[in-house]
Amino acid sequence: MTQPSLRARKRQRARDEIIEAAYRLFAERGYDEVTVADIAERAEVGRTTFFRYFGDKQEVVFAGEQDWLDDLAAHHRNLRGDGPPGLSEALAQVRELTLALCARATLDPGRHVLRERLIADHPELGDRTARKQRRFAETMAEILREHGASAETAALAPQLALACYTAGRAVAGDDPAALTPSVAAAFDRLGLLPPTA
Amino acid sequence: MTQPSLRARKRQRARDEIIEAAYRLFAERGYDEVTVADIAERAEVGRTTFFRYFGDKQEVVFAGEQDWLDDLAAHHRNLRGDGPPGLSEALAQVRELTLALCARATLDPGRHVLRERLIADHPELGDRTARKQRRFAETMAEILREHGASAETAALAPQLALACYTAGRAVAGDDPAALTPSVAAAFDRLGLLPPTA
DNA sequence: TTCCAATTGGTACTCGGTACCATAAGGGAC
DNA sequence: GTCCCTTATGGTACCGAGTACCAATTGGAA
Repeated sequence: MTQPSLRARKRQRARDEIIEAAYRLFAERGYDEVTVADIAERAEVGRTTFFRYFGDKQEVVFAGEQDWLDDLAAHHRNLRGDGPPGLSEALAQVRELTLALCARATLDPGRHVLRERLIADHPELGDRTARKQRRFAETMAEILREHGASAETAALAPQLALACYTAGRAVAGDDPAALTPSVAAAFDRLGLLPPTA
Repeated sequence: MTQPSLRARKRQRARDEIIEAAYRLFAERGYDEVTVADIAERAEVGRTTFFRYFGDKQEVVFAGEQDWLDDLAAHHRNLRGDGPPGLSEALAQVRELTLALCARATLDPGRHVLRERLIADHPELGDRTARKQRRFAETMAEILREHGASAETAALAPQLALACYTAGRAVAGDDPAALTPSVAAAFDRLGLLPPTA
C-alpha cells in the first residue's frame, strides 16, 4: 500500500490535532468558555486555519460523524431486496442502518460520553445533532425512492427510524453500551403495534 | 373585562411591530441580508430593545409558536384515559395534539409559507425548528409519565408523532392545506404495520 | 406631586465568521 | 538541484450577533 502524500499526512495531522485540542479544552473548561482562538492556539495553528478545516465551532464537536453517515449510505445503496419496498420492508432496511450507527458510538466511549454531555448542556449543539439526523433521513429517503418506494414510504420510514433512535437514546442516557439494545427495543415495539392504533 | 395596563399594551405593540418589521424585511431581502439593526430601525426601537423581546435573531422567526405548544400541553394535561396508557393509547393521544398543531398552520397561510421557505433555505433555522420539536416531545413525554406510562412508552410515542409530522410535512411541501391530511395519513399507516415488521 | 419600578436606547465590548493578502511549503517537470 | 505552479498558512481588517452597563424616560401607585 502506498503512503499518502506528505501534504495529505500533514493535513490529517493538523485536523486531528485541532479535534484533540478542542475536546481537551471542552473537557477542561466547557464549551462556552473555550474560544476558537483558544483551540487554534492549543493546536498550534492560526485561527484562520481552524475555519479552513471546520466550517464553524460546532462542527468540530461532530468531527468524523458525517463520514459515518456517508459510508453507511454508500454501503446501503447496494443492498436491495426484490421489488419496491413497502413500509415494513423499508423500515427493516433503515433499522439495519440505524443499529449499525449505534454500534459506532461504542468505538470511542470516552469521547461519546463527553459529546453527549456537551449536547445535553448546550441547546445549539442539540440543534446541530438534529441537522445531521435530518440529512441522514433525507439520504435514506433518497435511497428508498431509488429502490422504488413510494414518496410516502420513503419519507416515513427514515423518520420512524430516527424516532426509535431518539427514544432509545433518551432511555439509554449517556451509557454507550445501553444504546443499541434500547434502540432495538424501540424498533421491536413498533412492530407490535396493533392495527388501527 | 378590564383592559390590560398601558404598559402591557405598549409592550405588546412593540413586540408585534418587531415581528411585523422582521417578516417584511425577510420577505423583501431574505434572512441573511437583514441585520438585527435593520429590524430594530424599521420597528422604531433600539437594537438593544430587540434583544429584550427576542433572545436572538432566529427567535423572531418562530415568534408565537412556543405559546401554541405551551397552550396545547396545558390543555392536554387534563385529558386522561383510564389507567396507564400503553404505546397504542399514548400514540392516539399525541396524535390528537399533533393534528391540532397542524391545524394552527393554516391560520396565517401567508406567513406560514414564508416561514417554510426561510427554513428550507437556511439550515440554522431548520435546526431551530428541531429544537422546538424536541421541546414538544419532551413535554409530551412528561405528561405521559404523569399519566402512568412507562419510560419507554413516554419516550417513544412523542417521537413517533414527530416522525409522522415530519414525514407529512415533507410530503405536503409548503402547502398549508395539504399538511393535516398528509400527517394524518402517516399516522394511519403506522397503525397498519404488520406485527414483527 | 412624589417616589419606585419598569422600560428604553446608547456605548462599548467579546466572539464567531469572512475576505483579502503576502508568504511559505509541497510536488512535479526538466 | 532549480524552476514553477498549486496548495496551505497565518495575519489583518472587517462585519454582525449577542452581552453588560448606564443614564434617562415613563407608567403606576401612594
